[in-house]
Amino acid sequence: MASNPLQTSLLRRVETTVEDAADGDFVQVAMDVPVYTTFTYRVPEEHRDTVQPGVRLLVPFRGKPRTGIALHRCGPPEDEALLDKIVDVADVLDVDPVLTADQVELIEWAARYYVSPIGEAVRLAIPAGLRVAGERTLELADGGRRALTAGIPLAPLHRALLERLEAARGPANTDDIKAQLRGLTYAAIAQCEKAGWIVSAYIAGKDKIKKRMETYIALRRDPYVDERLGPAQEAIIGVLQTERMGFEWPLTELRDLVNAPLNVLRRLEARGMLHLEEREIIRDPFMGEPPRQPEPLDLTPDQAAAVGEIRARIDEGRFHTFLLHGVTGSGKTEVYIRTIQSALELGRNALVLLPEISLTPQFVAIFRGHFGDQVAVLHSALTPGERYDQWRLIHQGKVRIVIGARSALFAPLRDVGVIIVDEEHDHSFKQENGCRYHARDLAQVWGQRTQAVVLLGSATPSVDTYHNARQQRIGYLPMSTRVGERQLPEVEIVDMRDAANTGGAQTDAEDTLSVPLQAALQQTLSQGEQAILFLNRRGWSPFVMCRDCGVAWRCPNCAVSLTYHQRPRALRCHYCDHTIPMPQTCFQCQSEDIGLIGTGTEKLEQHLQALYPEARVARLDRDTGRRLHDVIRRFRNHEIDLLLGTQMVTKGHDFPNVTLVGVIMADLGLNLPDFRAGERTFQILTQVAGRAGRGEKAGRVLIQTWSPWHYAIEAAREHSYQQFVTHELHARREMLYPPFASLASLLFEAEDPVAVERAARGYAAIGKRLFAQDASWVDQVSLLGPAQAPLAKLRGKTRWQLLLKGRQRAPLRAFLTQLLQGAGHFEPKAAYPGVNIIVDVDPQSMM
DNA sequence: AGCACGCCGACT
DNA sequence: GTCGGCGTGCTC
Repeated sequence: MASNPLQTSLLRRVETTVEDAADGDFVQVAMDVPVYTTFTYRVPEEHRDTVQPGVRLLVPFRGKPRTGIALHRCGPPEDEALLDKIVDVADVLDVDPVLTADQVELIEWAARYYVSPIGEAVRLAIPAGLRVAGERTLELADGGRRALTAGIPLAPLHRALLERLEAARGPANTDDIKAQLRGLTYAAIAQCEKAGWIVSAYIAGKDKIKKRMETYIALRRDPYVDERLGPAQEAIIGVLQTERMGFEWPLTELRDLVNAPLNVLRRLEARGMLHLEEREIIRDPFMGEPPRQPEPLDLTPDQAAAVGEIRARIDEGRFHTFLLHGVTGSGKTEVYIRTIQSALELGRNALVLLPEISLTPQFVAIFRGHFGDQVAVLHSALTPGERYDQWRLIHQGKVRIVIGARSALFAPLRDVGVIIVDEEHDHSFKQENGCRYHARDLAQVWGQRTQAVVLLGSATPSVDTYHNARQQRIGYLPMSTRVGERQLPEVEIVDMRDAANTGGAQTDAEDTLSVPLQAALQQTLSQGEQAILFLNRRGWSPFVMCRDCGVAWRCPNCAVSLTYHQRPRALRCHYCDHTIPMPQTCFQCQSEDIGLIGTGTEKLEQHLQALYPEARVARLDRDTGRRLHDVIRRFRNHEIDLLLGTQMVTKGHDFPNVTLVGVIMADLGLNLPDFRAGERTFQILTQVAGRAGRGEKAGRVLIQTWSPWHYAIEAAREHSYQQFVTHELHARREMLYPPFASLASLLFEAEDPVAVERAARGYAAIGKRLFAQDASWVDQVSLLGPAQAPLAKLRGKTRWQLLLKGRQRAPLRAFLTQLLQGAGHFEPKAAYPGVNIIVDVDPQSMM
């Protein structure tokens, strides 16, 4: 064991002193631990050429070998005590860095801006398969076996490694091999892997991600007439002869037809009859959706103008951001495709970010129709193996277009010439845990660094982005007409306060569907057309109450009421999933009269099916589970007439036969304690309305509401983004909210309510002290709270909140930094042990 | 995050 | 007498 290089290096303390250490003799390393600091190691002479930004390093950390990411070379630290602790980098794990130097900069920027531990930010960019080298196994590949037998000249160290692995006859632990082979480095291992001689796998806890390999078998010659073959050999040759000479059979397919043990195949190969080759196969990440063949089409004048302006900027090859503001159905996707083509023609690559990509495999299919195998995808629905494969395709430069959810921004794509953020207003671009970055905002930081054109597309731009366009900080490209001269659907408001609309009905099942909406549904169905109904509330009833004593069932872990679900029959918390069986009697007064109050999608589904027994009804929400894509596909094929659901039905789908959209309760989002409530409502109403009339026939939209006077609803009726944004910007300016102010939120949570409140008050006190020390803060920053968070309890944890607000971003950030430093936030020892403190810069949700 | 060091209850 | 509970402190 003493010969293990790592063990040796652990013993080797740095003897260099500050005086004779040169700049660059040390390296800052990001470790996967939740601390804000980087760790410094000395770079031994033999690695001076290979330690560069973005390579993985093996370093002694808490007495054990751990992987870290090299950020920057640096000189010796000022602190003598620290210098005493510094040890050598044990080994360099990569020849090609896993992150480009630019990516390292982006990650550091994000960690600093969003006040996140550097390791949290790094982990955004590195797939699980590369993250941990706690244990790594090596195995001889066919290429290596051939290199040995063919007598290819090999470096002695490489030859020794291959021979060791051959002797091992299977996967061998890397550390064991290194202990046996003096002088073997990870760099040498990486070279052998690159040459295809060996394959490696990382074991990170229970996860084990490997390349998927397949052996291909080709017939090189037919057996000679007098050649003797065993029965197994004969059977194999017989099957292989059914295809032309040289056809490469995947072993798994061959084995479907004939028993083909590997040693029999090997013997035939040795006799020159077969050729065996082991190659990697890429796991298919496209959910079985085939590429959609592009149809030639003419651009609308709006599209042509947008494409022209974008192309001019791409030709310049400099950073520039555009807002592509196109109404629903205006053909933004076509503009994206032309934009990407322009970038590719100049030899540059393209990044496409979209929300909830797993819901829209069709979008990817369109891009694959245009760009074929040059497309990679990255999103959360990929299995770790698929993600690993896609990541490597990008890293090796084998694809030129990456389509993905927000995390795809960190894809290792080189020379990005264009970054497209589709549905830029969507809130899923904001990460709500760990490093809380906003992919749309970071896309602009990335575009600046890579000199790319950033294209933000939406029918309902976020108020912040629109404001930037109006201030001419970014370009503005409007597209106000639909393709094919289609009209935007007519939107009607159904005032639910009016008894004529509800038919005077009393029970909530009845007044869920107004008289006008029922008439419209009847008409749509009888004409053989399709309808979408939107109700942003899962389950059967959102509220369960005893009709005798009035007590309501609440979640024991969260400050919310439980929702009754019919399937399975139970009460469930929509925040923590806590579930209890449907009670038979009241837990307080034993009454059996338990009321299910209000309507969710489950109840609406049943109600619709009862009203229209002939219609094929389907529901789309989070409870639809794995059948999701099936439901979408069947609706597209018109095997379903009526689709109802939550947010999911509003997202970017293109269903040409939908002529009616109904919104059941437009008011649901309006009264949330969030200054963006109006913006969200306008966006969601406009988006769902946009699902109507995308085909030949005109569309119609009915919005049921109790607040017909609300500006967000009025503007949605008029299809008037202008009307909405004028009102909204005015209100934001009055109330000093973004885009006229910057925000940062501090959330305190812990099981112990007393400790949480103490922490929140402690941080607030630091803030007040800052105001007292320097009066100039008072004009620049305001501190709201501490107060209980809108969700005062979640998953058993009490939550308190502090909100910082400032007219200008810079002083707000300065104040935030001082506040956090004053509270000892960055210290390794927590000032408020047990209390989790979440910093959210530019929060998108006030909950 | 892990993992070690550190002071107080039920066991051979 | 000890084995072990998880509270807090730190990782170059």
